[in-house]
Amino acid sequence: MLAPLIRAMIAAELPVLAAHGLSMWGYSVLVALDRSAIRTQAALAEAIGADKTRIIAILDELQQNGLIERLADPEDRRARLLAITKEGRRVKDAVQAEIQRGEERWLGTLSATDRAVFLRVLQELSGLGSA
Amino acid sequence: MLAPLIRAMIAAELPVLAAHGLSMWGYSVLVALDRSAIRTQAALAEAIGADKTRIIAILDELQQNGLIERLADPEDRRARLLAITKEGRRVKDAVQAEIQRGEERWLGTLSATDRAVFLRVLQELSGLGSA
DNA sequence: TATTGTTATACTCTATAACTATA
DNA sequence: TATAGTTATAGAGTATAACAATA
Repeated sequence: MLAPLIRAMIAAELPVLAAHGLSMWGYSVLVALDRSAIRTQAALAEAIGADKTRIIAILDELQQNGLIERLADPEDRRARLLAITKEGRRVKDAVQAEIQRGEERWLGTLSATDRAVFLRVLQELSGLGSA
Repeated sequence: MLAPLIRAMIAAELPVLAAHGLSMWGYSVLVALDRSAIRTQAALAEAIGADKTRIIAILDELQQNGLIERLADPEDRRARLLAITKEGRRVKDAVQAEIQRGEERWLGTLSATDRAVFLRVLQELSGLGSA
């Protein structure tokens, strides 16, 4: 039942991401690093549900575009300290705002109470999923 | 926000489908054909959001397993009349019931009103997506 | 020897284009 | 010539395994 809805949402979001030069995974990384810096790439990969080999190219590109920092940890030079840059946060905020405006296309059709319940339930269920 | 939830749901459903020898697309086909028979493969593909080349292998397998019928239309021998078989319906019902039991793991945590609102909103939004 | 990040490889999924048969 | 279905091919996305650097 969710499938058509999800397809429609992804179809609406991809052009927004593309306009800012971001992939879906790149955006996920920025959102994760905006919450807090992360000490290893493997931890980041797990946080966004990717695997560690998959995020490398994504991090390469984000770093090259100046959206993230990736420093060798002086205490364990195998690890890479990952953090979002000011520019990265700017791009993330812009994209996030635009996506949320797009979501109004859907949520705007709901009554205030329906909307509140729906978003709350969604959040509860997401918590269960990862637990 | 939906991503982790969706991943968890798919992860829960795949083993059920596999246990019955079905792929996700195969299941989609059975659900679509259970609603009504369809006169061309292209129409079926569109109905489930696939493309016509992608469903061919799926139909081959479903037919081989006796879950669907695929007859050349006597009035236009280019077209294939598609229908679910009794066995196909049995498998589909079994899988559907099992998946719904699995969904209780999530929905069961909600209050009755939350649950009703959530499912209704989901259905409304899905309608918007395809419209 | 174990771990972090990386590269190389193979595998799956999907889309595009060419082909066959009917019309 | 146009359409339904099929096959062949190529591309993207993903996972697995081997590798280099560091501990």
